[in-house]
Amino acid sequence: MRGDAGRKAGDAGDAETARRGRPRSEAVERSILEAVVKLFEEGVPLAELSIERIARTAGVGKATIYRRWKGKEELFVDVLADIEPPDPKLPGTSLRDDMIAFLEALRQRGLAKRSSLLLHNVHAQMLSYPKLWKAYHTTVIEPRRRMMLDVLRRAVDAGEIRADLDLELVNDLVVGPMLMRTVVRPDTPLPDDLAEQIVDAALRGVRPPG
Amino acid sequence: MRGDAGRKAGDAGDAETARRGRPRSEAVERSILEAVVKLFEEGVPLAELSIERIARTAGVGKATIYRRWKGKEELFVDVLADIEPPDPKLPGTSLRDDMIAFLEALRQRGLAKRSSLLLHNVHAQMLSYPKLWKAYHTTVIEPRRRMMLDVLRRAVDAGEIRADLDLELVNDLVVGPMLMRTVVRPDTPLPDDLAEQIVDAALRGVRPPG
Amino acid sequence: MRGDAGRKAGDAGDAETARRGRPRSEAVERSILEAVVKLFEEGVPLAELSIERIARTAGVGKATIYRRWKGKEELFVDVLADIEPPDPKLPGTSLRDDMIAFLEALRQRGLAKRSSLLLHNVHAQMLSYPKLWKAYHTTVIEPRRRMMLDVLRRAVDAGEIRADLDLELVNDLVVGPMLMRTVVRPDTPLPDDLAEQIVDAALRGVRPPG
Amino acid sequence: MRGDAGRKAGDAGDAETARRGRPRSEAVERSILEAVVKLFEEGVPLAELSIERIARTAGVGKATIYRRWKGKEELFVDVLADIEPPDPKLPGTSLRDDMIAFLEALRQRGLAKRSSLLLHNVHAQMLSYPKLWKAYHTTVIEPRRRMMLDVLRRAVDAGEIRADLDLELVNDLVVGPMLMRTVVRPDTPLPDDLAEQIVDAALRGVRPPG
DNA sequence: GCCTAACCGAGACGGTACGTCACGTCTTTTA
DNA sequence: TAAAAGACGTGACGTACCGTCTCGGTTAGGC
Repeated sequence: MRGDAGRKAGDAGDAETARRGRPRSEAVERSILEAVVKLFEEGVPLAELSIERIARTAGVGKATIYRRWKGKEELFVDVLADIEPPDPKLPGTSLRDDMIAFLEALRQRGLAKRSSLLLHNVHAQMLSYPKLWKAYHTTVIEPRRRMMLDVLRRAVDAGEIRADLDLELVNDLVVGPMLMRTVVRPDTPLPDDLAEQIVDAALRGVRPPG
Repeated sequence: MRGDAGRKAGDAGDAETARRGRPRSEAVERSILEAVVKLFEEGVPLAELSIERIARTAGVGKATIYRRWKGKEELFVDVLADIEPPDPKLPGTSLRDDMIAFLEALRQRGLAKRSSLLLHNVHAQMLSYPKLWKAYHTTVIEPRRRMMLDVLRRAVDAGEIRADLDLELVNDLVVGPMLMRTVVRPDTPLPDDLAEQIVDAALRGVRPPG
Repeated sequence: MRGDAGRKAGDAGDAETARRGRPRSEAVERSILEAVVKLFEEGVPLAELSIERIARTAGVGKATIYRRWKGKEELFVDVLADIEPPDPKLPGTSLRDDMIAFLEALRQRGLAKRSSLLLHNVHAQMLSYPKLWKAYHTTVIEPRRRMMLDVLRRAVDAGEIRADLDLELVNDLVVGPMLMRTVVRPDTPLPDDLAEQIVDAALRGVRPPG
Repeated sequence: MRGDAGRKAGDAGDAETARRGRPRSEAVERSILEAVVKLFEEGVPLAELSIERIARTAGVGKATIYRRWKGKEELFVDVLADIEPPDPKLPGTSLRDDMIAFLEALRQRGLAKRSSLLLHNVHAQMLSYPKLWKAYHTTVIEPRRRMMLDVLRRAVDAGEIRADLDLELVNDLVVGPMLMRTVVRPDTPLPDDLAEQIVDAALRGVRPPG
């Protein structure tokens, strides 16, 4: 899970392989991650976050960072895990309730400075740091997409959704508008009932009921 | 429209104020912009595109670049204008046709390497280069959003859309899913009839007709 | 003569090949050399004289130093030329007078902090910096040895020196004792008439005149 | 005699104060000294001999070195004692014989790679490592100088040397030329009869006998 | 025959310097 | 006056040692 630049794979947690030498300080590790988060929340874009500055902020030598991570990218992957809010809890009472709860969680995250910045930055560096983007995909985007698809599948079984629809499409129809607001147009305010509005429009469609 | 770092406002195009000294070479200007586009299409992310390298590629002195633009950001804004495909032509035959034409244009752009890379990069650097993001908003996002809103307004008048809906929401409901595919999940292939699928789902809704 | 890391050989001083770009500042060059001499006279040994510190002292970027010299060694070779006192002037009135003048110049240098430190340091780094040692040999030791050998040759012709002696040996016999005092035992004070004492002892020999 | 960084003075060899805990391994001590000598003879200059490398070569932890010596300098002082050849044995048959034997010992050492390197290096680092220089002075230079002065004093008593000469000067007159050859001009070959040549020239002087 | 202090290897730790590169500004010659 | 060339001070890059500091694990007395 960690970058662990200098570690042999599988060493960690191996009760039998007594680790030699002075063990790495967890306090130091925490202070590095916290330094990144701190600078991050002060608005320094990932691309301008130099290892040198992180080390200075954390009160740590550069080598101590490179001992743990091969570079910025791998460090950021671990920062990601630290920052990302937990999966939303869905009530399970109905398709509509679950969808709204899901979108509401997205909206909250869009409102939270930390997560919002993170999302933007990760997105931003997707080309420079493909591993970071992949990690974000794996640990954040995919699990939630699967969560949503589960909800949709159950809804199809319950007859709440037309059986002829591609569920991926349904997912995008609901999540896409929320991303338009939080990512593409982050400058416009998000109404309190945005999740409700989106879900209802997606469920009913925009055609008049004739 | 240009960055024109060193020019006094109003100088350009003033026929009476005979400009003194050697005039700026347009060929040089073009070769700079083309160098950026070239490097860009070779996959160099904006963040790693150094002025030094641009100058080298264009066969130009660094000062010549700084004379025209204050920095990378302003240069990129001009590159934007060079690259961006023209506004899509909408048939105007029906709401559904217009929407599909609009989304299809988005999809084409997502498939085009140049535009896709540009979108990703611009989006990516929105934090580092706020002016670039703003320019992208002003020259690309907003005009098309307005174009779409016009379509929707006419559709409301024609009774093709429920009158109680926020048109911004309707716009997001249609455009959002396309962005999910082109920006958030750029790795999955885009089906040929994606625009149609999205539009139909958005029009009818995902509920069973009962 | 200079290290000139980035220059093609023969470029310098070529009146026809007009050098392009901003020329290297002589003031900067001087301030670097002076910074080295300054730190040097403060007692910092060559081995501990970091490029970083030289740059800091000279108020200059590291790259500016590396642009001119490939490393510390080549820089020090140039410092050498700056510091080294000029060749001693020999009166030419007699063998004894010339020898005394020569040794007196050595003694003066041994008393001069700057030259003494330099000699010790150059000597000191002879193994780490072979080029420096070679340069010292070429520009300082050899010319003076040749100067002394000329004196001796003329003395042989004039019958002032036994014709059966190896002149190198005679040279060492005169210069060696002075080096013992200035280099090997730098802690003992040097009497004012040291040069005279040495020359007379070398001329007459230490045996009683029987 | 040892550096013994962590020991209280007077502890060593105190038969009554039984030292508690695991005693220091002599094998480790030897392997450290041998590692230094080995690297040394491979031509690594003292200045570039890092503690880290010595530890690696000796198969020893860095702390084990620092436990015994305060730093490189004190370690090298001990290495000195290991390496230095024993005092030359003088025949005592005549002034000339003793001088020649003394110089011949110097010449042999100049030819021996190990001692020659050591001399150069110790001399070299005299400024960076004053203690090392002092130790070299105390344990090597001074005893031999005293040995030589004893020889000279006896020679004065026996009427073999002019009584009006400063014996230090006579010493330098004989030793200086040998040092010129072994230290200042180490690149020129040393003739077999160099000691003889020097002594004879010093005894007789370079003036023609007339 | 334990107890315990000191040793041992390994290696983490905060630093400093290395030599390279790009930044954005500047100063030259040439056109 | 613009253009290319490239020098300039600045500061980050990733690596290597510095000397200090923990670790787990020996290795000897002293009880």
